[in-house]
Amino acid sequence: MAPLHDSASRVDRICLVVRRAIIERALAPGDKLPEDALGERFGVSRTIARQALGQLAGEGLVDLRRNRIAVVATPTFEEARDTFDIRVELERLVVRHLAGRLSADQIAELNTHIARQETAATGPEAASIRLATDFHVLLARMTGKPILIRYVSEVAYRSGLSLSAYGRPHSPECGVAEHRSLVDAMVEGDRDEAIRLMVGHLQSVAQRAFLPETHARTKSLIDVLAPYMEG
Amino acid sequence: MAPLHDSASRVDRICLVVRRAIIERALAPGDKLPEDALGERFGVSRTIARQALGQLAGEGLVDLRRNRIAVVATPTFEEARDTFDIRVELERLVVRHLAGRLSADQIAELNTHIARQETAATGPEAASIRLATDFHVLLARMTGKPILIRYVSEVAYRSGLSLSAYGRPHSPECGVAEHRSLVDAMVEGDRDEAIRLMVGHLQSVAQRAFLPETHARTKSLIDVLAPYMEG
DNA sequence: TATACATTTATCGCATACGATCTGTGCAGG
DNA sequence: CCTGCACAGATCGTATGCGATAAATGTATA
Repeated sequence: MAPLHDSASRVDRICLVVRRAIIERALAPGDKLPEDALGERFGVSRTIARQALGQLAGEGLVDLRRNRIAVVATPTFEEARDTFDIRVELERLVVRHLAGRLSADQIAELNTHIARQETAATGPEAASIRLATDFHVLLARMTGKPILIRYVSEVAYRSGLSLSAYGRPHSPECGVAEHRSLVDAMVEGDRDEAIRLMVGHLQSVAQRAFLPETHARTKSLIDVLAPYMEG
Repeated sequence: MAPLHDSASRVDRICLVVRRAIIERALAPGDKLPEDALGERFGVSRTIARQALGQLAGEGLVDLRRNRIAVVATPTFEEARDTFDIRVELERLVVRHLAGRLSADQIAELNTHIARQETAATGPEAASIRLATDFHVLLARMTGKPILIRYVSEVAYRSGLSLSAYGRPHSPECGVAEHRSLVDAMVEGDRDEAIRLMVGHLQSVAQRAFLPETHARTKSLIDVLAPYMEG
């Protein structure tokens, strides 16, 4: 009787929550994720927490080192750049497949999402960031291609983590306007233009985040504290 | 003192072996992988075997269904096609990055690999298939980009699985000749030509495998046995 | 003979327990 | 006062056990 395990096992629930916490920047790179604490927090044993951490590590969101507490991954600057390179190619595939083939329902769903994004733009930062990421995942889902969905989601989350490490405070990054014009182009069936917009969109996100030398969290604690040590 | 766990934990060792068995077609799609059996085979407990299966499932090589024995994944025909589409884009990135930048050591390593492949072409099928896949993984590794390496490896193994499901018996698929001319173009620094060769190579592999309607292993046991039941 | 049902057996899901390893703190020595 | 070692606490790695679930087998009935 007791649904001891909701169909989508508890492992997935933990992964979901942690992933979301990471892209919303509630968890920052380097933050610790002890198995005991996680398990207790979710009312499960270490076994389950451990599995979740393993899965997240597979997605590159968590670093697992032997006999050490798991931590939120800290992508290197190069990894962040590479992730975006891959992301561009994958999302190009998404747009190539969707342009001119969106059903009425899908168009409606996209518009709804964008509307929510606009609303959230004035609200708390977390929701805004999450919706921006979800837009890309939503697009991927619409291809109906499981493998593409998985990879796009993964690089999207990884990108969020990279932005958390190196990006600026999130000026409505992933501008809603760019999302809207992208959808418009896809609805029009202008495939080349849609691809161009998507690539441009992603590159501008990456550039806004990476070009200015905000190698912020790469610095060691000493470097961070240096400015305060002159008093 | 006893190195109870070789640095690369036993989980990884199991994954390695199973992956290899899959691309070498010693394990076919649908083959069962019970936790007990795996664990006993490797001298570890179910816990470890279970973790390995989880990881392999994450890579798409294994299907995991609740309370059911894990099985080698059976990609659908569409998934197989999609995998190749993604693979083309990823390996295009690899070539784009490597063309004209290969070190002498790397060139030597590639030539050595190709030589081994030529030798193996006359030997058992398994070794030939494995080396063909490893060539692509080797290229990816040379980029030094961890994320690219991971994704290329994954789609390469997945492709191997797809070929196992839908491909023909493996006429030196992934022709060694194509590998060699690809390396030549990269050494020459002719980036566009190298990319063209890689894309062509992958597409020809996919075509040789998928175009002819050899939906072989999709048939049920009954269908497979039908031809023998007329005696 | 074929179908539906009950029983058995194999296998998984998860928690727990014990041993191993690391991290940090206090104490002794330089 | 600083450095190095030793001990204690925290955390992880793995095996094992018990309950739950599904597949496999056998049996009764139409």
